[in-house]
Amino acid sequence: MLSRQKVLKFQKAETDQKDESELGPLARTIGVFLDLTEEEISALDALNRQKIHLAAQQDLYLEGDAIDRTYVLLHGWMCRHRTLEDGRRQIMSFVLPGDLLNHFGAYQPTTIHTVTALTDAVLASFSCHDIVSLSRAYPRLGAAFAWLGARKYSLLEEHVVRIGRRNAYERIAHMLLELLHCLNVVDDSCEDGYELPVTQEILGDALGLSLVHVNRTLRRLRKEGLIQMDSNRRIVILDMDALTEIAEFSPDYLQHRSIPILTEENLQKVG
Amino acid sequence: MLSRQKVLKFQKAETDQKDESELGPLARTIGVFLDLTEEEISALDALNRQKIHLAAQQDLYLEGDAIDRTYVLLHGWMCRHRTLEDGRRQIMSFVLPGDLLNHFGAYQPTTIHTVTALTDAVLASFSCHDIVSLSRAYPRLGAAFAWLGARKYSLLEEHVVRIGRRNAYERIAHMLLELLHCLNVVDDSCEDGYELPVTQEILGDALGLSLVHVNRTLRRLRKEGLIQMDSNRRIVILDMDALTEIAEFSPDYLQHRSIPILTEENLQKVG
DNA sequence: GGCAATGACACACATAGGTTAAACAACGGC
DNA sequence: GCCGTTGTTTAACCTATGTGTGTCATTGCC
Repeated sequence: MLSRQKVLKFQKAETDQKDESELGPLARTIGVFLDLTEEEISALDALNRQKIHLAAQQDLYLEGDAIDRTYVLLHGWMCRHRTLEDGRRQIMSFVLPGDLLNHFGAYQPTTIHTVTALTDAVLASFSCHDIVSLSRAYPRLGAAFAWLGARKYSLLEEHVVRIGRRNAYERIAHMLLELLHCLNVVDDSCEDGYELPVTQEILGDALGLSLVHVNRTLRRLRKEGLIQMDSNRRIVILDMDALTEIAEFSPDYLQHRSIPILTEENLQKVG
Repeated sequence: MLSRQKVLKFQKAETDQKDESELGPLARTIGVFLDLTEEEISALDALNRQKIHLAAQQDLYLEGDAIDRTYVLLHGWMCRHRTLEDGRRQIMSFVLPGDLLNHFGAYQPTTIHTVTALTDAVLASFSCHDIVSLSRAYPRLGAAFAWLGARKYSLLEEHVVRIGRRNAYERIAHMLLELLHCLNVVDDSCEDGYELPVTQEILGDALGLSLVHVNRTLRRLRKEGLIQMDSNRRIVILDMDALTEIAEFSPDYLQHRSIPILTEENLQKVG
């Protein structure tokens, strides 16, 4: 994982309970993987003017909405999901601070999923086309946006493997580890534990399992001394190695390293 | 679906058993959704020089390979997949003619899945960075590449819902319909049936099912008069409406319409 | 022609995970 | 303090799907 110090620094700037550090959230997230210039940072921060506050359970947009806005989650947790006619629901992904929503909005006339706040949430909102014009004006930012998209794609592919070919026990272990690794990038407070602000039903909807079976399986993980669940929905990983082994978790797909295209030689190639 | 005539025209150019029409495959695929200029077409065709021929079962690249090439499938079927240590395999997606492989390669140091030919296959290969430089030189092509990426993302999300929340019966129905709709874009010979060059085991690996259960479920679909399976692995949809209802299939996510960003007003906005 | 390999198909049986229901704890409103 | 609401936990039962095994048809090889 890249530049731990940098994350730490950003965190410190935030500890006084303000949602926004001096850096905007996008600049912060991208900044973990790429050293931004002053100019690039202020270009990103310009996206950060219009704020949205949502209460837990509220929807940001619905499946089928025609929207031309892209969002960055600043604070809280959300999820993207689709529901079948009979009520079966599938969560595509959890949305953590720093993540983009409707990233590809400029190319999609309507959304194909719903986005809902799991906790109280704060977002910044800007036009879909801002990403396109910003990318044109600042090629390195364009690469960063493309990289964010590629990373999301990898996450989704891993989700397919998780749901398609892992059993409940492995699925939950894998999901808990993925969330830990992702949170570690933006939030330094979780060395081996974190608050999972999610009911067991929601976890089931993400993993293609029923509430009851999630409960059964969490119980098993606890009984075997692999995890611990405090009150306040705090998850603590007690035996990281064993859990990683069970889940066959390898963090490569998270791409927590510097953005490849921005090495010296590639910048030359691209001109 | 857009410009049926255009697809027909391209098909005619191909019927003499040549893999390449006058238009390169990328220009052809993109051309279905966007009228390309002569200049754009020849820029795309420049990507089309280096050909690769693979026999069925051969791998194009393996999980973990560090490659800096992007590919277009010209002819045949392939699949992208990952295998767990104990042999359980999950296919992320089938790859049809016109699809890109390692689309985001410029942003990913190593691949996270394996790509294998299901039939004999022909591909064109070019540098990952060509997409970036081409996008910079031709903004409309940049939009087209981004649109292709967004579309792939939608397909993968639908795959998550399919595997996570549909049962075997619905899963297979849904997959068969998706393939029909996708093939219809590039190949006009399949009005309501197509050759599915795939064993039942492979279908199971795509849908998170066992071979035996795929077999059972196909039998049921046949017995109920919904589909027909000729020899030569040809699938015929006998009752499209019923199947669409069962699968709760709505083709919006396939985005078989013109590329949104390229409307007059958006082009102005983007400059 | 025989033989090995592959894939479709079928059956019996085992089990992971779904369903239903109910008790219980935590919390906020009043 | 009581009460409704929400989420967790557990138990009992059921079913969709996996596993193991075997047959049969087709194909290609020698």
